[in-house]
Amino acid sequence: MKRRRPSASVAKANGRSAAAPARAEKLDKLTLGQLDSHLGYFLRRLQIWVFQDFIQTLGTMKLRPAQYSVLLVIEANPGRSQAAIGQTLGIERARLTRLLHELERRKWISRRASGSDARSYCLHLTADGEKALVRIKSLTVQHEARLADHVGAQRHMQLMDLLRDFG
Amino acid sequence: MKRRRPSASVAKANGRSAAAPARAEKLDKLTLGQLDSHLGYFLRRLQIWVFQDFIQTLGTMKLRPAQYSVLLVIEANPGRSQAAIGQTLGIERARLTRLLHELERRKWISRRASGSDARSYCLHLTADGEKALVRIKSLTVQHEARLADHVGAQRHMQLMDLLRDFG
DNA sequence: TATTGTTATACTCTATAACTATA
DNA sequence: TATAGTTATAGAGTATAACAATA
Repeated sequence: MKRRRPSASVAKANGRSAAAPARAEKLDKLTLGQLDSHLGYFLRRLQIWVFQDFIQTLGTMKLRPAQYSVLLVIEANPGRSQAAIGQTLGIERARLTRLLHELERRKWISRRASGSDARSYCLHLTADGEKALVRIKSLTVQHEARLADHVGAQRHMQLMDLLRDFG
Repeated sequence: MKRRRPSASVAKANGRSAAAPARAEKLDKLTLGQLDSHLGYFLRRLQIWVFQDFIQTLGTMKLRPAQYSVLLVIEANPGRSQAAIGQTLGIERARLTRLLHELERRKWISRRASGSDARSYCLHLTADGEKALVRIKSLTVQHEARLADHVGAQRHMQLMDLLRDFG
């Protein structure tokens, strides 16, 4: 595979003084421009940090944030349907099916046929699932502590208060 | 394709009173359990709202949040390299290559060979790109206003103050 | 007709790795 | 050796649509 060069020809104006050393470019902090007027950008930036730390902290359990959220909601609402879980967490049906199959494969949840609606399943944690969740929670506590440390304990509290009221 | 039934057999215990009507299940709000002790979950929830509104608001321009952020950083830092842009926004090299090729295909940016380093390009907005950015910005202003309305003007301001200091 | 869950497809994003051209 | 950019692949997440079984 040949490296593709763009059609542009001029190789002169590079917008940097010839006196500046080349390696300065790497160290320079670029400005964000109008990006710093967007709350969404800052949310996104912190959220990426959170996911990366979560995935790293839960590395030994190989658990993704979405899987964790499903386990917690099943724990808090045993016996509910996939539709109810998905709606609560905003996870789309098709995606939830695959996610639950993975959790079932690992023997952490069970899916029993519902007595009242033959179309749906009742979701429960298994004994294995509850045991795993103990370990998982001890790791997520560490994660949350690192997050509080990252943003500062006070800011962590303020953000919790500000953000808790949305759904 | 046959619908696959799980091996579980018991169809009795569904954890819901037999007296309760079936459609109540859909209307019930499930509890989040310990999920409500995780700042990351609330960040994620609001961030999903932001992305969805952004993509919808920018629908006529077919512009994704990541593409928008790149346009703004190029505008604020004309002539810089892909490496510098990518590092500023935390976008990985390989991903940025494809993203920039798409922006170049739409004639919104130009990639000129650098005079000082033959390996790198200097990124600039084109005249078309600047024109498009005017329209784009008027849409993102609407988006930001909707976001402020969604979370409340005061909370919007507080969140901006709390989150702006991270990178 | 509508809903529950399944399968499939497509696109975005993230994470790697291998590669070229150059420093 | 290291860096800039390209290409490829794989997995996760998101958004659809079509389908079978049931309500």
